[in-house]
Amino acid sequence: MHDDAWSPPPVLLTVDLVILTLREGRLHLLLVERGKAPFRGMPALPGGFLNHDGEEILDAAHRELSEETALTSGWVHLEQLAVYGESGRDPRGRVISVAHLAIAPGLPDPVAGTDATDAAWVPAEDVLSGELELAFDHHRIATDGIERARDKIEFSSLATAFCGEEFTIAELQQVYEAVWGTELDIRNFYRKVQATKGFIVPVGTNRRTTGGRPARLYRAGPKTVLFPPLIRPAPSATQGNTRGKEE
Amino acid sequence: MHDDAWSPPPVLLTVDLVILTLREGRLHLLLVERGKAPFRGMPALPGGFLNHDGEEILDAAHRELSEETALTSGWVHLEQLAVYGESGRDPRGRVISVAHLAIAPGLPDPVAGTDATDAAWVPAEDVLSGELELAFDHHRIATDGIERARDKIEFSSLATAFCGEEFTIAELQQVYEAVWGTELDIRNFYRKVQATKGFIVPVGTNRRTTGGRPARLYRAGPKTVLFPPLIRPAPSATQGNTRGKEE
DNA sequence: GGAATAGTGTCTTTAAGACACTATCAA
DNA sequence: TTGATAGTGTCTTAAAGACACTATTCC
Repeated sequence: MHDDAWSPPPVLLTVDLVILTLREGRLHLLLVERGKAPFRGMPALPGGFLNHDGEEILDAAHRELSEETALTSGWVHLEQLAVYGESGRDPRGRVISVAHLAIAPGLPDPVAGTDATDAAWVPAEDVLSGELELAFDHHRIATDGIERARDKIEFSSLATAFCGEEFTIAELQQVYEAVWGTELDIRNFYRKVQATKGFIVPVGTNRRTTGGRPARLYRAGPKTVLFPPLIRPAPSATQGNTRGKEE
Repeated sequence: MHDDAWSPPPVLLTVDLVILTLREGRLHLLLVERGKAPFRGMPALPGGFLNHDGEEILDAAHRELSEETALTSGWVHLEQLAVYGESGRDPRGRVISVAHLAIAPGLPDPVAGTDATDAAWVPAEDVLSGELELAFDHHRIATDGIERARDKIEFSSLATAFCGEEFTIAELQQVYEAVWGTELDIRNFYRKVQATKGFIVPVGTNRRTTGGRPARLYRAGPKTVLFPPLIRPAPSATQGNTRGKEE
């Protein structure tokens, strides 16, 4: 099929990050302003090339994450999202991006990183709506990352990654509401999360009193797969049972 | 951070395929015997390097798929699975594999492809059990692919990809039973798939009579997301509610 | 006592799980 | 009529959805 002189074409690998957090009860996404060509001056996902030939992809993702957020990686969830490798996606040549999804509790304001002249938290809605144009195919990547988070908190304990080490049930509910963009019934939510043994465990103490009854504190329990799941409500705009996309 | 002379380290990209099908009511996986070093003579997933610099990753996956299965790609489901890029995974250097999951209806016996001296359908169980040793990190990739299929047929109409264009409900049930490795109650299964409007649609005609009552034929409907989902039964070996992995 | 926030209880409805019989065809 | 396969109906149980009140704290 190939003659003997054939050798596989080399490509360049980047790691890009969809970093999600909650700020003021809304889902936010970390974007940087690109400091170099291509797309100089345009908002983009944090990320960059592998540092050296032996660097592991996941290590590179952690490195980029701490460069942008000055975050001790301890409390951050980080997982691979997907690969984006269309040949036209980067004008510098064949650049393959391994996108990652990171989820962290409310974070300090970001610090400018290596390739970024500026970094900022942006409401996810601004990206989803297309209002904010992103460099490369980062709009698509960000959308996929948010969608992954929306799906995953249904069946896993991932939502707790948006909270600090200790949190109240009301805070956890806010996570679901912000990520899904829906409102949930408080009473049903309490019933659900408490019925799922091992999802959250009470810590014993109560939260600082902000004027009302103090809230019980919980932390993430050992269970990472939720069964039965917390089902995401169908978007209420349309009628009846709207689950089930058409092809 | 880097001096001006720094440039990103190039890597090589391969595409590997977890190709699943049903044969004699059991889940099978296509493996090739490696014809070259490294791991010469050892079973491996079908796959190979990008052909040329401009080749799209998904196109490369389709190309490898048809090289190994002589399959018109029309009736095959093909999706990206994950990236495997640990620095030690390939002795030839830094080789990143973009793994794909392919699902196809009962296929003709495979033809030997470019890099393969031999290709064969192997029961998935032989791979999962670790009985069969695979080249590179292909055991891990195959396991992840099978797990993806097991998860995905719960919430999507993916199971129909294992069937031909027209199939009976009993055949669809066999898909679920083979992929999950469980038995399902016929009556509840009929109720579920028929209650989920748009999952399967009757074709009108009946299947060739093999001696009993002819079965109604169906084809895949327009709905790709199943709600409510077909829940995978908990493995019966252990007690009670065994859903929910511990960390 | 009033304002503020936390936490719960019940009824209805939907769907899962368990279980056994009837229907249609060919020989 | 028998053998073979296809197809269904009912009761019980689990969990989702809707809905409004009680509890604890601070002032």
